[in-house]
Amino acid sequence: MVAHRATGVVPRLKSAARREDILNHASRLFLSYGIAGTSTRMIANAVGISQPSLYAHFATKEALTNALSARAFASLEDLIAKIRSADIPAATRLEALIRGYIRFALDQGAAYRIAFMLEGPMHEDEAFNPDILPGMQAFAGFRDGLALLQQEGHLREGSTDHLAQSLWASMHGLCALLLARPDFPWGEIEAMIDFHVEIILAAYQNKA
Amino acid sequence: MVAHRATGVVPRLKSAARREDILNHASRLFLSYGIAGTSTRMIANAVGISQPSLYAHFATKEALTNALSARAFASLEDLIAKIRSADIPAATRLEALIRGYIRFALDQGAAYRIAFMLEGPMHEDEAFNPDILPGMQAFAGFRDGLALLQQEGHLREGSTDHLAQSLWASMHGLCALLLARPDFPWGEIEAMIDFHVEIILAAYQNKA
DNA sequence: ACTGCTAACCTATCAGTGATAGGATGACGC
DNA sequence: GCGTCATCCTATCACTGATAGGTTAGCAGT
Repeated sequence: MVAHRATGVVPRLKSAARREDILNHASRLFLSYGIAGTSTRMIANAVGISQPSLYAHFATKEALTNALSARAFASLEDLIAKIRSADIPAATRLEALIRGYIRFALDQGAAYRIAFMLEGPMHEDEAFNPDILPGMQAFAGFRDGLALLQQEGHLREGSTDHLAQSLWASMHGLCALLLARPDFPWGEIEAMIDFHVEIILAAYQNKA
Repeated sequence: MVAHRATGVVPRLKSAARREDILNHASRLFLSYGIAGTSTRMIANAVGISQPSLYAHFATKEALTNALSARAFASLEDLIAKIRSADIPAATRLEALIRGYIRFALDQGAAYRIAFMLEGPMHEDEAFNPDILPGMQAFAGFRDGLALLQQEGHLREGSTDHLAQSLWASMHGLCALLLARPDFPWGEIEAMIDFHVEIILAAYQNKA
């Protein structure tokens, strides 16, 4: 591999721009080869810088993956906020939230894996990991959206926290399986998604 | 590290026994340090053999993890079969299946991760991966159990395949999140599990 | 226009990883 | 006793993530 820098082909960039550059290339590579299957050298080559230069922007490879997931979850948070404030009947807002979440997870597969499907800490008494904060903020937005729906009578009664966690789990289960086992004989995937959405809609929506 | 073999501390074993030995140690290490955090040298040291000797039993590290998951899923299949043929009222058999599955997943965390939470193939058109066969057999047993319940009128109507996949997803979602994010503020986990089980029971059980 | 300073970037190298090549050794059948 | 073969070893490979330390581009102050 030629040293691009020496030829001046890849210009020096301000730190922030280079960081975005790295994230964009890493995201694309992760999607193609998986996270474990993408080495820091592959990323650096794609960007056109040396492998150690990555470490000026990210302390570890894990920090890079976390940054990617943070970026994705910021957009999930946006999505949820947008649906919450969208001009759609309250009665169909729950379905919009569910379908939006699933679509997001499947579209942002690589980032979604990072945030929710990687090996986490091994012991639950471990110190809280601040890297999952973006995901938690998105969850908080989701929870608040549910709380409002509950007030309006479009969500079944009960602990909002429990409802949010349970509904999140139901949505996540489908996304996680589809992402982790694309080779499973799912049949028609869109039909499968519709079926699942209908069932959990009926389970969590208020039968009004 | 001393070469145990030279001192005769670790006796030679028949291939099958050694293989089980390796699986047992690997399972314990995976549980403590995660899969990526457990090197083949750590496993070999724990067993008391050299690292290359592992490759007499497993072609790759992935083959070892697959064997572990196969072993775990054989026991899940047993569990499901046992619940199906158990002397419990048909009306509560669905709940037994659900609770059995969740308990299994959380107990066999390491193996469960391997089978359902690792990075799978990157493109869904990829060749079918035979290593997930054990999981699929367990799923088939689960599906057949549901079919019977459906005949007996204890499961809601609809495509049994869709129902099985959807219910599996709902259960998996909870297990996957609990395993992947033990540092999330779940609150009282047992209460959370009970809540989720009640909701999905209501969603999939026939309201008879 | 020169000079320093600093951020951006490099080469060289590290220990550790999964995996392979090829040789030593112990047990068992004849 | 002797061959044979499974079991197990040492030595080594290419590659990984990460670090140390030097080089260079470009901008600020005089």
